[in-house]
Amino acid sequence: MVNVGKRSGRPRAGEERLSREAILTAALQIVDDEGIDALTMRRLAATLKVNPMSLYHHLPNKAAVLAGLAELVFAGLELPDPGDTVPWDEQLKEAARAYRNGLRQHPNLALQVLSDTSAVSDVVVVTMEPFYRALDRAGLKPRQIFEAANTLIDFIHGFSLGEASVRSETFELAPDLLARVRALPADKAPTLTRIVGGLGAEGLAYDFDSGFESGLSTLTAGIAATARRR
Amino acid sequence: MVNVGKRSGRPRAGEERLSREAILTAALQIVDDEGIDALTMRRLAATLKVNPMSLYHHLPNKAAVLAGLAELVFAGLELPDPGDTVPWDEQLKEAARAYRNGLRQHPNLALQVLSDTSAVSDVVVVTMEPFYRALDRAGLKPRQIFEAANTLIDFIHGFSLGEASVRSETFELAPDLLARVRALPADKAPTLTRIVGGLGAEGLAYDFDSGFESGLSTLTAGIAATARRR
DNA sequence: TCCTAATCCATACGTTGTACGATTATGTAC
DNA sequence: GTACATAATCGTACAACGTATGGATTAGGA
Repeated sequence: MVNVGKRSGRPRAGEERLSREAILTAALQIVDDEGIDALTMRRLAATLKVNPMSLYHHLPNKAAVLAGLAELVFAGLELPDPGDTVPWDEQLKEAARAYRNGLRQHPNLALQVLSDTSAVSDVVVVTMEPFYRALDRAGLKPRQIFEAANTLIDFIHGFSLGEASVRSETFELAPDLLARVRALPADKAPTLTRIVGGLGAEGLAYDFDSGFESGLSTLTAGIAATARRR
Repeated sequence: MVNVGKRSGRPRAGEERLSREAILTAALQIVDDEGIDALTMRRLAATLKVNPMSLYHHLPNKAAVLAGLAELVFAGLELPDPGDTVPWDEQLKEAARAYRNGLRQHPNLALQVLSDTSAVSDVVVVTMEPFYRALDRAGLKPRQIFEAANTLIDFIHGFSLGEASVRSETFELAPDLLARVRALPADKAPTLTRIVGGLGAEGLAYDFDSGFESGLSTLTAGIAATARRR
């Protein structure tokens, strides 16, 4: 077919409209703005003003696009190391907070990031350095450092998953939980009923931030106990 | 069109080929055997020897099928309560182990289960009873019980997510991690390099079971510290 | 007996990922 | 310069997907 208006074929040098980076950046924009389901190859091509098939010269398929996005999120992580002037447990918490915050930047991608093992790259590995440094200062043995780091990261992943699955700042599940528990037959879960029921509405002013901090405190306390026991 | 051979129309009572349960059971089979991507409405209908559209009389759409599957997994959870004869921390660990094991029964569904908040039902709530009971025995205040339970469950979720993302029993990422860390420029992550490099091949004989136990110990130690401090 | 509603089926539509081939420019070898 | 392999883009096309619509059949309640 004859080429009318639009240019076709290979573009002149420096006029390439596409690149892996440009594609991934556009994809990230779409996902952040409209959710993961809005990301289709056609939609992506449209925002880049390009034919859908052109994308496949830079990325083999859609899975590669998603993996690339996960990689982008990790690359965007910045774990500021407060250095050895603060106690090790504060250093550890600071790294954990930064890691969580990085994951929160793109909530629509959380599921993808946390489950795509193919996104494990050098970036991810380097991300763990601050955790190891803090745990080393705590006086743990190498094996213990390895395990403690894994435990802490698993907690952050689980927490972030929950956080990403719920939309608002405050814990929507809590009121829901409260109502549900109160509706239960009393003998089905007596302790749960007593504890949660006794919390009251005010006690459930639970937000993600304080929940995360609580988890961090429990974990660092447990790690400190390990260090003491060595 | 004339009805040849096959029965059509409303079946006699008790002869229905379909039901919500039958559909979900078949769907679970497919997902367990061939993965979540193999589950399509057409495929599901085929295994039930039924027209695809018939499914929609029992479930409104595919999302409902997936949510139903998540529900099934939770319903299959059995958290045996060892009772108050064992120490509270062992009771807590036992509940956690059972919860993890339940999630492991259907690894292909892990992502769905852990991210589908709509699957939160009475079953899930009741599941938490053993956790609350153990934490209550530890002597925590209601609010502390609530937070400790959330932390523990977040850890299990994060752990299970990692476990489900990797296929084998042993931690495939570990050798991979080792190789990656060793290939790093020494100054990029000095502590990580020293610790992980110093672990050696034998030190990385890390399997999921011991990783999980290590996390449980750290968490119960941290919770015990909280209990002591109240 | 008639009516209603339940169950199932056939057809069809819009959307998706992407295979295939054509078109045009670039960079290299002669 | 000229020929040629390679790279980037576009146009067309296809199979598979979820599901909307509507009709056929028949059990069960009035």
